[in-house]
Amino acid sequence: MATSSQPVRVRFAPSPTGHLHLGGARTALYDYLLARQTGGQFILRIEDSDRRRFVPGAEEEIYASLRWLGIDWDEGPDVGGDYGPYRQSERKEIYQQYADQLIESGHAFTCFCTPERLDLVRSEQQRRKEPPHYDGTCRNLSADEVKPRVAAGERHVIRFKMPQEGTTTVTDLLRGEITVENRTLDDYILVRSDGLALYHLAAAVDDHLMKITHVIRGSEWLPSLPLHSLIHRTFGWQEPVWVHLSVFLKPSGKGKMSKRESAELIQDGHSIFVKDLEKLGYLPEAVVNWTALMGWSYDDHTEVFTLPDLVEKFSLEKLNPSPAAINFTKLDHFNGLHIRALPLDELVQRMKPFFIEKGYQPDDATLAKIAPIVQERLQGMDDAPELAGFFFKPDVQPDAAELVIKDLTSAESAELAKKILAILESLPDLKPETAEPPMRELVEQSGLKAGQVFGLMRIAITAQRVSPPLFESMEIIGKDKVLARMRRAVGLLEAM
RNA sequence: GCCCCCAUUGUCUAGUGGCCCAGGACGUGGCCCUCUCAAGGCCAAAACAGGGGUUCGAAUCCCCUUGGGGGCACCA
Repeated sequence: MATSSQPVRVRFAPSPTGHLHLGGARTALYDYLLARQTGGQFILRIEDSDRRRFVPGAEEEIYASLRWLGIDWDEGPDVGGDYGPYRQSERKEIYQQYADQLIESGHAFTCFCTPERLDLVRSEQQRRKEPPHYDGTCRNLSADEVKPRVAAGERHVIRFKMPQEGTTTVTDLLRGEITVENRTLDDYILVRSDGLALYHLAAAVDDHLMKITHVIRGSEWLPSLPLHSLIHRTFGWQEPVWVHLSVFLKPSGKGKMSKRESAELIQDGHSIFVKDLEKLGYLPEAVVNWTALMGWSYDDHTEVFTLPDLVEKFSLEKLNPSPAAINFTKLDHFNGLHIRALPLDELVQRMKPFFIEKGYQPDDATLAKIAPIVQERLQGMDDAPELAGFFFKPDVQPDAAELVIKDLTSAESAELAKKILAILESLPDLKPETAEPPMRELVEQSGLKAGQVFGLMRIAITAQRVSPPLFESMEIIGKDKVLARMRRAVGLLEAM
């Protein structure tokens, strides 16, 4: 594994403009895995050079989402590091210095064109069905022309002087060599009129200064890769290894996730935002396992991985460049798998907030008894209150009609309930091994089916059609409450 | 419109010229187990986008077509 044997320095560079989504989470995960695997460093860099798009709290939410997934970083705005500052808004002077250097070497130029004029140029080009691009008005202004205008405070930007002939070939680890005609490239703006560098320059400078060895990012950056590569080359810097990950498509496989579809997903109990996933009942272990496998595989049959497994087994070579449709059904499957793999005491602690959220007051002792009988029945942690909330209710309110058992009249059901009650009353305790044999005997004698007898008990005792196993549940609830609930059922049936 | 990327069952994928009349997983259908629901076990249906090459031989290499995706901002 040539690409992962040397310690890497990788960075995840989100802009604080919104929630961390699944695509970002996967990129961060791969960064983290590679850093941990090679004994390198994972750097978090906040790309907030556009102040207008800044969303208060977004940065903190990104931290929280990453930590929830189990991803930590070695350098970043919050933890510091030797290559800071780690927020681009705090690095303005650094970028300016490199921009000046490009101007001096003739690889960039000062441009005084107004946005209004450029809009006009662009729409004119589009009308002629030409690709929109800068028309080169300021490209060859001499230093003598530029200096006085800048000194006079005229608004200007700095543009990269793109070669107008020849081709540029860049290597992406997953796709090999990518060659583009330079004439299809533009004189991109490097520094805005407010003096702040745009992403293209800022990222290149930061990646160089921070000694980034591998740039792992979404494939939406592929079209600007030649520019980024050219910036590195122009400065004479060694390029990082470029790795452009496939994009995530919406579940139908048709197009990227839109805002409207994200809202619909939430209705369905799904979300592409990491911050929503915990409340929706997902385990971070499941989310990590699932996202790791979207665009990466280990072999032809292994697919259950913990984070440490992934640190050991991840490899860039097994990355898949084709777009992947998000499949939440598979996330549900992984969630069930990881819930079942949880140690019981861990399951207890993770279930607790979900009961509290629904207004229950769960105690650890009861939770510990419930854990083993609900574990294999949970698809999401949020299913716990619905399945096992009755354990924390002082009383339950079964619907009388529900107590009437299939193929029996209400009178016959009442009769059966009385027999059940009598047997339960006669028992010394309600351990499954104590209670189940006499109830099975009752089934035999009555000529009814086990489902009929146990079904009546289930409704009477839990007020649910679906519950954890009956006898285990009865023992946890306790004999007094069980008897009280059976008596009430008898009363309800007799009153019908 | 222009540029770039991608292309194996509904979905995620294995597959780097013969081991493939294509393997695993989710989902779907059926059966078994069963006090409900799950979990578990077994079985089944389901794919190499199309067309040209190259080769003794192609899912694998090349070309074209088609389809899908991304990008064309003083956003990242």
